[in-house]
Amino acid sequence: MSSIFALADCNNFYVSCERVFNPKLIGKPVIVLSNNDGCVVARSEEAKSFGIKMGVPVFKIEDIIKANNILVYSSNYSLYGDMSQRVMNSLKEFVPKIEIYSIDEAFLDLSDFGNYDITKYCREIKKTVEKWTGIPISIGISSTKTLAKIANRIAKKSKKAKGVLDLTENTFHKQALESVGVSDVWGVGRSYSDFLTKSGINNAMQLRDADSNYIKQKMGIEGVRLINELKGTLCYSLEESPPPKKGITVSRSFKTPIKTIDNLSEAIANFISIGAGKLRKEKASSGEVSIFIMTSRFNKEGYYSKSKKYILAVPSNDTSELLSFALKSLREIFKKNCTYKRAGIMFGKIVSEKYVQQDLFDNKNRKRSKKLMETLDKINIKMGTSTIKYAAQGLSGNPGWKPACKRRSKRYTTDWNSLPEVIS
DNA sequence: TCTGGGGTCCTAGGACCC
DNA sequence: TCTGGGGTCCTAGGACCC
Repeated sequence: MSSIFALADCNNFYVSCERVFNPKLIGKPVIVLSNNDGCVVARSEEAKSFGIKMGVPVFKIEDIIKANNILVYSSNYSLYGDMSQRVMNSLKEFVPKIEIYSIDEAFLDLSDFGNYDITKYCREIKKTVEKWTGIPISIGISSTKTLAKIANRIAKKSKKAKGVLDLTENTFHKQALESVGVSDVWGVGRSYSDFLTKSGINNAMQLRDADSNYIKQKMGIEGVRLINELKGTLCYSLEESPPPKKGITVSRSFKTPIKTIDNLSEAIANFISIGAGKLRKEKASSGEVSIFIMTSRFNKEGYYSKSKKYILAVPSNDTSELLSFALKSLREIFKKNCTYKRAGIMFGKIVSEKYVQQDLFDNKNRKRSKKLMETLDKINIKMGTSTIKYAAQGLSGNPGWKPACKRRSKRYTTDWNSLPEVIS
């Protein structure tokens, strides 16, 4: 039996989320910015029509924003995360085998639905998700994930497809693949796109028919898989349960650069606290704590970037313990007279809490530590983040390391104080 | 003035072993 | 003068994704 994959993808997801709670935004040009209000990460169709590109720094398009009354929002990840869950839960009502691929995309395994009218069924899914969540989606269908991505792309753009396109039949492949530029193929980024174009390979069809030995030299095994997937040969199967995380990173750019070790320590302490909380949520411990600090990479003279890794004798998820290693590392790599623009922490060597190897000379009271962390997490979940925190995280109400998000919408779905008001 | 953040996989090359 | 070869493990860096 041949496989059938669908890719369900939310249209302009972050903008669509904002619109659900603020219908006045419908029909208007809207953009959503990255953390720190740095780059554009989502655009409504109206905003796209003004030539605003994905990922462009906002300061470069201030003129376009003003001239066209484009509405600008800081990103509101708790809202988007919650809306994402609603979309995914709705999809699960229709298809049992689903892989949540990103915050706004899911692969659906429709192989068992071969007897259905797939297009009709997907239209039904689309309609229902939109009704239940308010988020518009597009669905592309084909025999491999890579082809389903392409089908989805065309489904979004083509007026005729109206958001759903079934590209399972080979007869339509030539026309479809020729219409997709090689840089828009899943797995082809800037660098490979340059290489392919220089080799005369400009669209997905030409890539499909390219010599795979030649492609392998430059793009490695992934390039060969790509060609096979375009031909309809399965290389990537559905992954229903995500593999456990291999690393956890928490990092931020600073709106106001940091000069002192005290302020940097405060930032690092907060990153450790966030990261350790993520570890405990995964019921995992880390055996390797790294920290890194850097000045701006756009400041050519005097660019300083350094990291330091600390290997733990016994993996841990205890905030205070991880914190002490991180702050020790910071004292070792901190250099005076630098203006730091960005810093972060990484937890590596992640293992399940259950399998933590005991160290014979370990003199820490692990049971007590576990209890303390459980209590801390409980209180912070109930009362709000950072109700209880370590002194090293800083007591000032408005720390300089916090990212600027001046244009954030309310946390409509995850904060009692932000429930939408009904005005009669 | 102002350029996100969190991930994954693959490969090449060095260290080390016998 | 002449300095093996094959295997494994680890790491850094590059490429990609959203």
